[in-house]
Amino acid sequence: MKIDPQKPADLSAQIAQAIRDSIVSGALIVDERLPSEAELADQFQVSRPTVREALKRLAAQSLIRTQRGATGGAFVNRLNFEEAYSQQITTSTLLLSMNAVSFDTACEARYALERACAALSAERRTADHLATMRAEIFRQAQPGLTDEAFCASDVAFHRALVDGAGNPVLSYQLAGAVEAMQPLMNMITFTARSREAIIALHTKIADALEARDAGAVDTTLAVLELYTRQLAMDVAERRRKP
Amino acid sequence: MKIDPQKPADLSAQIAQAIRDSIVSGALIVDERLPSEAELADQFQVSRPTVREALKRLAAQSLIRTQRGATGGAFVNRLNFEEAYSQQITTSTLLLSMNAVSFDTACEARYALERACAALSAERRTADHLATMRAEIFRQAQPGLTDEAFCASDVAFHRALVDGAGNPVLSYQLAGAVEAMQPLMNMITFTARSREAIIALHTKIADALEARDAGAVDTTLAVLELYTRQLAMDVAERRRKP
DNA sequence: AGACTTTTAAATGTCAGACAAATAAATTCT
DNA sequence: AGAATTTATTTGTCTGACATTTAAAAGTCT
Repeated sequence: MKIDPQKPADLSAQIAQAIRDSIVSGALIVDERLPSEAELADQFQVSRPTVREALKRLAAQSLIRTQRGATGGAFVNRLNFEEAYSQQITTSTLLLSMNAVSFDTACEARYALERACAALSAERRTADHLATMRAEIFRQAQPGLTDEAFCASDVAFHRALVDGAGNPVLSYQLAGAVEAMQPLMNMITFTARSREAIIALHTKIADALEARDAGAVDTTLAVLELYTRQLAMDVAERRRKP
Repeated sequence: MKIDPQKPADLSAQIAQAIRDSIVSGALIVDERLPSEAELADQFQVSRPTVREALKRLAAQSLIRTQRGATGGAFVNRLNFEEAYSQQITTSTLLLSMNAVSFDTACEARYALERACAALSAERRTADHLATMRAEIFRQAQPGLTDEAFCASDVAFHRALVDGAGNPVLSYQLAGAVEAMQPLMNMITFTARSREAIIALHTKIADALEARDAGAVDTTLAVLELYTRQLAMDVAERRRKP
């Protein structure tokens, strides 16, 4: 692990990259303890604050964790799905909001990905997944539910569908896509009639999953996608000429 | 923006979270300049090194960028797809390697997601995408290609397929899934015969895309998935009892 | 001897102050 | 007016110090 003090990049960034490379390449393994900050400072020929800035960069990516005390130090962190989820959601959310991705584009992506799970979910969903979906449908039917709460329940419903596929990698990849959509979804105002239509489609999806009818799930998801995009278009239309 | 010095968490982590929240909530907008490090230190009642550690955490997530000089400082960064790609790939790669996700699970997820793009890609792929795919197929047929290079070309081929869908959100979400698979794929040794079979399937996919035949693309991807998983299973088998 | 308490050492967390380097604006000189 | 110089601001880095946490070692009492 070497750094070049002449490079334009910050020393702390270079050090972070060097350590990151060691982790990704496997030279540093999970739960292995890094040298102490003082030792790292010696190795890289920089001061301790510079080393610390580098370590904080890695900590921000959940690549390391630190412990204080006698046997403390920085340890290579076993990245778990939970941490990866939340990071991906933050990134995806900002990516969508900052780049002004159209609702239509995001919606298309989301349903394309979700339909990818349909067949697997129809095959493998457990009673638990079904129960969660029914519960969310029930919640969505409650009168007086805010649009935000309705959207949140919508996300939970679709999350259960995805989890039903029983593939953690799929769940991980889709968590970002589905949850990052929520802020965009929240811009839609759901009338009583549109909620009714969505709930009906959700019910149809749950029924199809219960019957393990992959084709019906896919078809209904397609209808739901079309309906959602139409809804968003109407809202946009109404906003343009009120 | 407030922090609680009594909390168990590091001050720099709290400060980073406070600023992160401001960015995600929209209180700080893109390209807006944050107060100088000295001002932030004053505001949060901490020292400058502590503020700097917080800023480095945010920089590691590409949420801010810094400039030196008179009009320099930390600015809210417009997260672009490029940066988001590379971060997601790092995270996904580590997630797969550290949690010992089985090749089968990862493979299933990858092809499920890829098939989600098939229909859109058949409809929208440009001549450019097709050209890229043909070029990669040509490369894959070169004799003397290392397994690593073959896999890299495989990734590039599938990347072109995904990009063909013309949906940046889809491309972004799938970049992680596809590229993170590469280290796992590299563990497979491709015989001349298996390469030939894969190339034949790639050609069939390119042909189907050229003919805008979504059904054929989907079917062939399914075959390719099965073949790949079988290949991996054979390798695992051979390794168990050599 | 064994269990409890105290001490110690090592590590991270935080602070203060200083200087270097980069950069744009203000000033000065031609 | 235009070019060169100075100046002020800001981040990047260093030094040295102290606080806090933690586990192990040492000591003490029963």
